[in-house]
Amino acid sequence: MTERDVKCVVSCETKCPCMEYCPLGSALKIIGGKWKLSILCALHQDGTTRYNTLKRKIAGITNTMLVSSLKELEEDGLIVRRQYMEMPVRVEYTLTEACDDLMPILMQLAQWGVKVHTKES
Amino acid sequence: MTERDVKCVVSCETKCPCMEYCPLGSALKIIGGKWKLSILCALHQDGTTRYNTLKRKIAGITNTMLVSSLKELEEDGLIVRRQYMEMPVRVEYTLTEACDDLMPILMQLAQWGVKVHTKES
DNA sequence: CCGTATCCGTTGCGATACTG
DNA sequence: CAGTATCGCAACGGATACGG
Repeated sequence: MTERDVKCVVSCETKCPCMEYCPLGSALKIIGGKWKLSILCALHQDGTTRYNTLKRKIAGITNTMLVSSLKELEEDGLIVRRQYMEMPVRVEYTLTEACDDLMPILMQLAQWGVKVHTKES
Repeated sequence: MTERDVKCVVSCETKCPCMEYCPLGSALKIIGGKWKLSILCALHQDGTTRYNTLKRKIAGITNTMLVSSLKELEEDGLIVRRQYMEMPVRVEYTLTEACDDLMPILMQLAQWGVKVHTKES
């Protein structure tokens, strides 16, 4: 058995996710980074939200980071961007269905986080 | 309502996790980083494992990263380190009970990762 | 066998200023 | 209003060599 034949019970049935394509790893990358959770969180709470509203709500975020995070989330299919041709321009962001499945999992993970946190302290 | 009064339905009921202590965020930090999943994955598959075995199994990892990752995982209560005073020294690592709760959640997340990945391509 | 120590490149993120 | 552009730093991770 070579190193690449390692099986991983966590996320794959055939190969270790850590060595080839890993759905778990890529899932974590998608929601990783400093601001992704904050954005998903805000959109999940308020529903469709405008750019500037989002920016005011997420304390401390810069334009650079907000834009790049939104862009990545859109590319990964977690949010949709809708632009209305008004004057001035209005842009709104909304969670997609992919997030309907994601949120319950994140809640479980959050509960696990609480549990681990209280045990170690 | 100030920025800090934001409520987050994802992980807290009182305050937004992204602005104060966030169990979800810290959970992601614990399993984040380049090698954490690989280590958890290997230990979950094989059970108690020695340092060098782990190193051979996780292709590409350096001593520096393996040691620091193991140390962090131990500090966070996800693994235990046991050292046997033999000659030469034997050190073994094992998952803790905290991982029993974590693994099923990671599997769900992995399945979500598969779903998202297939949809966007 | 099981790590440390040191150095160094890359990436992530922040700050600030500016634009269609 | 909703972004871009540019610069700079600090953290993360890799490479190599050495130590108990």
